Amino acid sequence: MKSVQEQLDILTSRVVDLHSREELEKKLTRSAETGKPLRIKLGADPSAPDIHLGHAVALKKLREFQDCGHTVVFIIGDFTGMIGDPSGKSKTRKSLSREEVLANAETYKEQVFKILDPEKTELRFNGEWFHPMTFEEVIRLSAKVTVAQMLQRDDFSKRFGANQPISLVEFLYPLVQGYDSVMVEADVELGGTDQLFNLLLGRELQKEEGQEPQVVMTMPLLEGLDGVQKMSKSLNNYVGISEAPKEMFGKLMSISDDLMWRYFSLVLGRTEAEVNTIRTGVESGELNPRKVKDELAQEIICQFYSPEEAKEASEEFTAVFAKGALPEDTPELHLDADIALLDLLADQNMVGSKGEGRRLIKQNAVKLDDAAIQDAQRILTAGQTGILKVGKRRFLKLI
RNA sequence: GGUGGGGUAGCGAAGCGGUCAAACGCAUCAGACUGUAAAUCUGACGACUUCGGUCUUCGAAGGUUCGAAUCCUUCCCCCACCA
Repeated sequence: MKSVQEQLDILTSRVVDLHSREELEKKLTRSAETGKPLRIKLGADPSAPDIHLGHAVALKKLREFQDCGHTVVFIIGDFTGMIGDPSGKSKTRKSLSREEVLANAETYKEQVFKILDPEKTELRFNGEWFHPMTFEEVIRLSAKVTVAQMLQRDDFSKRFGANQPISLVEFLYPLVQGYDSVMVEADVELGGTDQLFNLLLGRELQKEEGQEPQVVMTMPLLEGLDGVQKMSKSLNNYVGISEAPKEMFGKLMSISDDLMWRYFSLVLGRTEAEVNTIRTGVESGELNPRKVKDELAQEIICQFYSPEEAKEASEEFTAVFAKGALPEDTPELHLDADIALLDLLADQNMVGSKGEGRRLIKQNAVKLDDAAIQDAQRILTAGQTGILKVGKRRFLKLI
């Protein structure tokens, strides 16, 4: 068992907001005295079952809590997920059926327990307390917050100021989330920095209910592969934690050199000093940035897979992209009859349309055995063998 | 209920009778280059095509016109403001 001081040091590293250190210390001290673990809450929206490295930042922190002996309460927002998106504009947040929510919850578990310790995790669905709720209770809950309070939230006030729509349901979401904290009697709640307002509202509601307010901690938001916007599924700039090692490796290699440092710090939990050492090495030319990024990618993969698999991913990447070898899982096909190249490409989904195929041929992107094909009308004869390549990443082996 | 502003390709956003398959930005894809699926530069980016074109798109349906994303009518949807 770690001392309270040790716990504090570990648990507060990398956090952005902490409300408050004193309260956390008090809770940790009491927990140490009574032997009763703290309850650390994290909520998840069940509409996006792909957990990615951005989520992993907070999950890692939760794991640290578990390693200090505390209990994680992982809440799946099945209730909110079934209501769906407030504005109705976003297709990514359509309302989900009971079955979909349950299926997503399953995939959540699978992924989350790559990081969390299942023994120390309590999994809850918020439908448990929201489904039986009456409208009267909803109104009572809403009565606890004013519009002015809601408008304190940064994105609300910005949108309001810019005459942008804000749905009433959006106002309800923070309440829903805060009420979760009441129901599970959370001691600490974790979230991204964008969650600060919602987390703080949980404190208010707990106080109203006579509970000791939760400690609020926010973690930095990880930038996605584009290096600008936060990692999210809807922006398609994410690395999912259940993606194949090869995929992960490729995606991680595509981050910019500048972004690399963020990943060292947030995903691997490296200290600032450690990151600076590597960074200085690269800047002075002592370390090869490609190599450093390769190691970063491998190490991240190791968090979810074995070191051997990580190494394999790295080797294949080098082979395919640096030396032009074939990936291991290249699809194979035997031509039984003559076929127009364009038809083949379209049939095999190597191009989105024949028009695209024509364009790619024009751009010298289609190669048979490394020789660019110039003729868009090219007919491949039955039994033709060789490696058909479209761009750098699409392969077909003709056998 | 009233007033005003909108609905355009994956997204954002121009266009407001012909030269519009529709500017521009982002995203995406390709080529060159390289240290990589970084960066940079170049190009492409509705579908089909015998590369001459053909066809389907600008919320929906009708209409005016030689010609409509652009004008008219009706309808559907969204937003802000004032009540």
